[in-house]
Amino acid sequence: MSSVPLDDLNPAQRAAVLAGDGPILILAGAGSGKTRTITYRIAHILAERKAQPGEVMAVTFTNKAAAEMRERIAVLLGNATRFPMVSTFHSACARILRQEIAALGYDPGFSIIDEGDSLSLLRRLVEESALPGAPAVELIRARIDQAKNEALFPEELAARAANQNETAIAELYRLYQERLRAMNALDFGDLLLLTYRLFEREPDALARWQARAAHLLVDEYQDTNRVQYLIVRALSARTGNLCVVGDEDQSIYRWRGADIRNILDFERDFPNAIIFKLEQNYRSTKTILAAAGGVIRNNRERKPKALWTENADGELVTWYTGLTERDEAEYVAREIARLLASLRAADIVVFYRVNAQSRVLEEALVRRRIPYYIVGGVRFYDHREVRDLLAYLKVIANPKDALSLERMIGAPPRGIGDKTIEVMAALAARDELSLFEAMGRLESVSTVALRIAKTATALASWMRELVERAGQMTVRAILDEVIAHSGFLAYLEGLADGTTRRQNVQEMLSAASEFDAEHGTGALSEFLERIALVSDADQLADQGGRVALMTLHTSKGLEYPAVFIAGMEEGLFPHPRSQDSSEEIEEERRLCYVGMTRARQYLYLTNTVSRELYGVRQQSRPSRFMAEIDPALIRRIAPERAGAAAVKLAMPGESYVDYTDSQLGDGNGDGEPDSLAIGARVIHPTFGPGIIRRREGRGDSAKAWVDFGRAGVKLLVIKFAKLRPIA
DNA sequence: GTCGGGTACTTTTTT
DNA sequence: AGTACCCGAC
Repeated sequence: MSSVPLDDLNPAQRAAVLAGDGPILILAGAGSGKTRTITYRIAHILAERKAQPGEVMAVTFTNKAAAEMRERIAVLLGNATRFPMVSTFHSACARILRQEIAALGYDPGFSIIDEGDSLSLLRRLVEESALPGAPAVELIRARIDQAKNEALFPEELAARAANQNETAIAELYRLYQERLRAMNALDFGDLLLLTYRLFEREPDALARWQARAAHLLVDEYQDTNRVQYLIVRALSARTGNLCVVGDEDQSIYRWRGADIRNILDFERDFPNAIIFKLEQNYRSTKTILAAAGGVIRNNRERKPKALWTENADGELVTWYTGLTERDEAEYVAREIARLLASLRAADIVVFYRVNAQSRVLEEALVRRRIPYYIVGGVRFYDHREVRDLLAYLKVIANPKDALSLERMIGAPPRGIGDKTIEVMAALAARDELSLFEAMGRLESVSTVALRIAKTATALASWMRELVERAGQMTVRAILDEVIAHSGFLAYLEGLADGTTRRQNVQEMLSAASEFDAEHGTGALSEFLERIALVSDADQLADQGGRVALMTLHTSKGLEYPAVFIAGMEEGLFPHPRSQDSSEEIEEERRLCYVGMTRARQYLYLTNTVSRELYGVRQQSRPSRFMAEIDPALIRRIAPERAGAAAVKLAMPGESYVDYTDSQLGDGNGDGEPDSLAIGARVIHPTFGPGIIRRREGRGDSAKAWVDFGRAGVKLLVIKFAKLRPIA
């Protein structure tokens, strides 16, 4: 086995790779080669035969990052036959639990339920229990999730409850866990919480996995939460070989339970820890780094550090102010079109704070015929027809999964509705059966119409038989049979957008075939697990030749030659719901820092004077983060005559660059101005027919207020709005 | 009782 | 785009 090429590393990286046993903290600034370091360290440990592949475990933040790391290790090690376990926290826990969960009273075929299922389950429990003082279901779910992230079980939460409200939440948490167990189902939080409980209660199981994690490496350590910390601590307790990598400036998941103190207090938690600092940035220009540094410097909860680069100064950071979000989007699209002369579309990315911002940006890109794709947002596996099919698979993998069973029964509709399911549930409760078993015995209940009971019996026996055969079948074969036997295609015909839905079903069949090629037969649970645990960032498949759009949260770990961050406004970024405490503001600031440091060469920050979000139009001021950037690093572009509103935005030391025709490029403002007088009727590609109510400005910045009736009154820049006059 | 069609609402970020 | 909820048709 060849040794690892250490010449590829700088002195700090090399020291971290070569460091011996014991706890290690690698503080790795943005773009400092953190993944490279962790990968080389793993390869080095294996190449020097300090450990077998089966004794090394690495945890990353996304499946994609895990796959990349595995690939890079494979390259470094050449043709090794065995590789270490590299996966996300959730996948690692799922894997551990598939093997060990019997000790906790679940079956290894457990389902993993998503947030939607979790909410509907809770909704039902709230209804059934009729507890006084129960708050909104979403809040309850959030609190339960929070408890799980903090490694608190229902009893512990109940013990801490200080009022009726909290008592109700703790009680619902207990009922929720009870119901999940009856369904042999785990939610995301359970994957972590139950792994922790397993390690706490089962010394043998813990010892088995400690051996697998004789060398444990954790990436993005700044975003671990309490229960993850406890799992890491338990796993590494035997050997003490724990290497964590992170950057507290990039911690952006506080709201999900991430505890920045895990990284800030590492030295205290692991006393003999050796600390390495990676401070040389290889990614960005000096200008971008300085701009981002100006922002993050304002955080108090951080360790001082000096990130530097040998890269060129590069271009100034562009700050564009649009009149409206549409104007902003037009600018972004126009500028992307310009960049495409020298960059590939895949080199360009647009970030935003909330998913709702994506639509306007998409529309602008479509108008410019710029290929793009959205990372995250609505997931493929969230489409109704896909979820329907998945419900069948989930019942086959885990017949106790009552939620999936109910969904499956109704897709396609077979005459078994809510009332019949209630009867089934009552029968199940009385005779201590699963809902699935009760379905097969409906004919014994006199209140159910015989025709319906027979349908249920037939469905139950078909499914029961499929459950038995599934162990010898590929996922594709199971899906094929489900589709053929259930009348699913006919059902799809009846749904709106039949074509897209059929395509989605087709895509799912392809995904199944692809999976089968790797796994053979009897791997249904694994297939479902993979689907349940795909992250938004994982879907960032190499969509070569397209501009990427995503939230700032999804941007973590990525880098692009050109980065746009849209919506740099107070009231949006920092988000209004994250302004209550300095901790929240600091997290928003870190999010800004993460976004800015994704950029290699070009960084664009944009805001608007007026933005419509969730149906409300509001005046908006630039984000406070803009004022934290040294104005000398900024090239400012603001609208020519946006009136007093834009002038008020001016901050000391800003150099304004006005709109000129050359900067505007060949924006094809069609529509004769005269035909757009007040009172004129127009048609808009998105909003449909409307009437011009008011006009303002001249030339390129001319705007119109257009009343679109039900869609409301929109403020449009005539040059960019595709308004067509109609008679 | 079932089911489809209508409406309103979603939404901060996500494994 | 999905879902919750309401109403009317069968």
